[in-house]
Amino acid sequence: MCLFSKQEKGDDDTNRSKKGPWSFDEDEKLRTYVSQYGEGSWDEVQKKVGLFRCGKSCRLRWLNHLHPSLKKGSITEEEGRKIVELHAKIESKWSQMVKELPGRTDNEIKNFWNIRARKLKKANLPLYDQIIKPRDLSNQEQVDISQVKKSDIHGYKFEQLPNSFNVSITSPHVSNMQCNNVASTSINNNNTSPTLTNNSGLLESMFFTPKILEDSDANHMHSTETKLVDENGKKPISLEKDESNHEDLIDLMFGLGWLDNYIF
DNA sequence: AAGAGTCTCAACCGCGCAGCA
DNA sequence: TTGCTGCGCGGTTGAGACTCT
Repeated sequence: MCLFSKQEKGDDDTNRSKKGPWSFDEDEKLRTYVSQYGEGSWDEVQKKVGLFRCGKSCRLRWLNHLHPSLKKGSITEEEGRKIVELHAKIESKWSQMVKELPGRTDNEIKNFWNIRARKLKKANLPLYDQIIKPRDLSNQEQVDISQVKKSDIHGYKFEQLPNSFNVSITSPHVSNMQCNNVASTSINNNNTSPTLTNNSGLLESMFFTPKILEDSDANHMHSTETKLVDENGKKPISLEKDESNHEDLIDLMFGLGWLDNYIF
């Protein structure tokens, strides 16, 4: 156990198993132990190299921080995707997930998932989002919606297009993803042919599921505010449109070729 | 500028299992 | 069979960093 033993209780700190953050010297002692005696027998560390940490703590420190095969840096997009897939299959079997994610620890995976789950819960979003991968928008300077074939839009009916329809994707910060630019688009239908323009931008990939978080007052221009959030729930993707189903937006974007695919 | 609130992640805790005497 | 020890797993905590107001 990692608790102070009864006979140690009341002794000065040097006789106890220390707790809290590890110092550089402690890390060095643990490295020395492993290089000389190998991994395992963690309770021997205190005797062999004079490191006043319990065996459990030593094992954890070695496996989670000092092991040479560990990857540095935060979870990548690909790894995040893998974790979501694995969680959908095996739930919180972190140690099994480690086998699929070499260089990552169960603790890292668990933290990633817990943070993600908390954000999604806060945003009232499902744990297993659609993963939507937009295409490179950089070459699409302007699109006239009226020129888009109806059949391309997967059931979207043009006559349902709201009078005012704005989509703005602002600073879609998604950690560990290559979002080099900001994609910003707007769709307007001011009793003329609806046009769609987008600023130059490249949004490589992102996770989001549209979710209506708040309905504004019905008298307030009959509008419903729908907030989209990135996978981290950090940067909202704002959407203001009439009360038509938000899924229309996804259909529309898909039909316009902005989205490559949906992955479930 | 500063205090409050939120987020992140390293570390801890309790439990269960396997091996052994 | 029982008790002990070492180890591994998954859940939780809390200090420090960061962001917001």
